[in-house]
Amino acid sequence: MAIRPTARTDVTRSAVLAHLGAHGPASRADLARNLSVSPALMTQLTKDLLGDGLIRELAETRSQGGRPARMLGLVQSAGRAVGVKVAADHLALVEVGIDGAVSRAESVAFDASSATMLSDLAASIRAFIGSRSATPLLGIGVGVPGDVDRQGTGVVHSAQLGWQNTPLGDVLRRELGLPVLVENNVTALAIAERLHGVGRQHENFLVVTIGTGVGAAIVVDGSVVRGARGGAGEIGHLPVVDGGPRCRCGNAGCLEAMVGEDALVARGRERGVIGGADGIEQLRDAADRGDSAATAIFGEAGHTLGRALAGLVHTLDPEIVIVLGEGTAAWQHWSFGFEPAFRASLMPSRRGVPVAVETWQDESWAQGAAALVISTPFDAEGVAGEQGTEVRRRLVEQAGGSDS
Amino acid sequence: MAIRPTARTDVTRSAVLAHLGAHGPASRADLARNLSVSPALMTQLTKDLLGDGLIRELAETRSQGGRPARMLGLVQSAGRAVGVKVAADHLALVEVGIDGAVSRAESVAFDASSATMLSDLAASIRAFIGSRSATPLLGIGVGVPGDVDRQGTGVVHSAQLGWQNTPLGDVLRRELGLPVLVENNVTALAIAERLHGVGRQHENFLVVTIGTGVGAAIVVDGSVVRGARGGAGEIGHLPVVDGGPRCRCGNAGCLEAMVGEDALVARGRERGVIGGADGIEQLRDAADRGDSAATAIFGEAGHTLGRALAGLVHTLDPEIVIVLGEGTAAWQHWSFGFEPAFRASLMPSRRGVPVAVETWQDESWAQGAAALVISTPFDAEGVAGEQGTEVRRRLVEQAGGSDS
DNA sequence: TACGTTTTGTTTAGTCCTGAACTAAGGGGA
DNA sequence: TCCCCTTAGTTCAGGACTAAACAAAACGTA
Repeated sequence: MAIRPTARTDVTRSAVLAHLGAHGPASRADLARNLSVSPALMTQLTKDLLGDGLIRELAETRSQGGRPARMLGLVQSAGRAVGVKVAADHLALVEVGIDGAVSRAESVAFDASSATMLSDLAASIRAFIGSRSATPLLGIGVGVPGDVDRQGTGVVHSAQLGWQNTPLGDVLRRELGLPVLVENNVTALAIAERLHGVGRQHENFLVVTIGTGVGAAIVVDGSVVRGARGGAGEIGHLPVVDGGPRCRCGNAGCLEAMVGEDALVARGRERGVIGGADGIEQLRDAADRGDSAATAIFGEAGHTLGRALAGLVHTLDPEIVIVLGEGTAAWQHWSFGFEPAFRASLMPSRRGVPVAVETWQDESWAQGAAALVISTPFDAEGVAGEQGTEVRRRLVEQAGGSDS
Repeated sequence: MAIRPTARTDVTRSAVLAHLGAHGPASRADLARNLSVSPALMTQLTKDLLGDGLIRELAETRSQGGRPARMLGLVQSAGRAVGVKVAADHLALVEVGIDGAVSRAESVAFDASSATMLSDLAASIRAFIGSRSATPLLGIGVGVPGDVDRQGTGVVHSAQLGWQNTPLGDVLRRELGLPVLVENNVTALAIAERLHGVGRQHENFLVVTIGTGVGAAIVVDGSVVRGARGGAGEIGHLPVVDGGPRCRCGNAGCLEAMVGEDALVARGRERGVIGGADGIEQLRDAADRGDSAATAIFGEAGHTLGRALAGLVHTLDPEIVIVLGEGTAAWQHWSFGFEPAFRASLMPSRRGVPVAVETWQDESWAQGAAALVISTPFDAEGVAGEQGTEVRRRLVEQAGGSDS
């Protein structure tokens, strides 16, 4: 019988799983080095995990001058997670494997302002989960635009959804009977980047999203900054133009009011580039066709964003800035204004900071939310709290059952 | 004989000392709770520390319904530290006790651009240290305006001092034969605030300094954010006015170029408020007398600063903002413009963020630098690295010697 | 083919720390 | 007064983890 895992070992065991999930197969020696643990302990842990059927031995690698390493890999059927992106008018749902790869995706209508929205949401998730599969469902990650007090309890404040003090986490947990982790959507993306993306190679970076709103997540020393009340990264409301246009937050000249999708569309209509019924797609098409008024609108937005991000780079000194979001579809036009403004606004010693713009799919948001679940082992009893422990328990228990 | 401390226990023991130094006397139970350690371990640790003569038992407190607590306090003669503020034209030096209280202070001339500046600096520090006292000197903390790669090695880049890749830490260490911790001056202040000031009650806060330059330090989850290359908090070069006045960093419209001391003085001269030979004191005097042109200059600066800090609050969601620095002498005039701009630029949910403006003395900078030494036990083998271990070793060894 | 080198993985003795049970020392209510 | 309750502090068995020595399995060289 496997050793009864306590809270501490459980975390370390999960770290092994997370590492294998995030970085692919690795040898015991590699794992020990990367997780800053002694080889001796790794022998112990992997013995347990092999016994529990959570990992398996793969082929040996060719020797690099010494004994060849026996690689270890995740047993893919060990677990899966569901990620949900909540928007004002729809939900995006994905199911991911333990390695973060999407196995199923769906988009359904949703009315965030409905009186029954909480039960609607639960029903949509329940429908998506469907019948029990052989692979156990570890939990549900939910990404929302707004502040979340703590991942565990999941109380949400969101101007965009019109939610105040909504106990999203508790309700879903009760309705679904599964661990539920709620987080700000950009923060979730940052966790996903840290786990599966560019962020793997960096301890300090910024994730910036452009689209309807503008958001950021800050990663310092490998973990995401949440702030006092989970509200860090709200760069959409940075004041950038004194006396500028009014923002939906009530203030004037916010970054979002300058470079958000609505602002660009409004400017496009104002200047006659697109018609009154057209949206951001038409504006982008116009720019793609080479319409100079359209490219100017994106260029101006790039300029404003560039100056604002330069400020963030000064404030936080990141290794890299990652730009994501729906707005990146038109990045070629943004960059025209962004690059010169961004570089010129930086102190000479920071001009070299790379900006990575990643391709974007609609389900990326939901994939980020799913990463909340997959990543819980990382934060040792940290933000995810009780729900994180529960996710770990589910992962370990399903295996333990097949073994006793 | 006391148990031979290994690297791990040493850190925990030091954490006890640091807590007692920072928060005053406490019971074993309190210490265990605050340091997230079991009562059992605390019994063990305090036994050692009592044996080493580093702490002592104080009076009992009155019972709060149960057994009364035996309070423990630091033995004040256990150690002292020296803090140095390096400015372009002078040095400020202080000696502090293990509780952070200043016991001696001095200010000496210094030329940061001199060819012999490193040996001058070492000589000034050596003179200040003076003859050996009964209380062992744990180390030297040095605060500089600029980026510091790591506290331990102490390589400095500072535009203000005209230093590039200056190996300050290594040189001083060799010359003085003492542990030397070098850090950005605002970061050092933040550490001091966290240890002795308002920051004791907060895990997430901002420290902002106004004076010749404008700087900030960011505290997240109790520790100071340094960024990828130790350059976090450089808010002096936030771009705030597109196409604004040129800044000494080479860019245009930086915050520092708008609200730094030089900018205010220049504006005062421009508008005829003060004469060509007058400085910031005369401008402040004029404002104190009620000169409306002078108060307007400070008010405008307050307005600009308020908007910029609102942006920081959005980005980082701190519990409180602490304003420090020479510039606070005229805060009553700043606040006139600051308060409305700051509050109005915040999202409604953040309007309540308190701003604490603290009284300022010239030696505060140096006191902050000294806190680097006193605080080393806090960062478990973290930023201070080898030098931190050395400080701990000195603290423990002097006591161990009186015991064997 | 024998032998040192290098890297992987395991075993063993021992340290750090915790949880749980316990003692110590007070307060307050019947 | 006696008994229970609460809080402080200690003791002790046991688990997590490490360092160090060791075994295993390749490669390179003569």
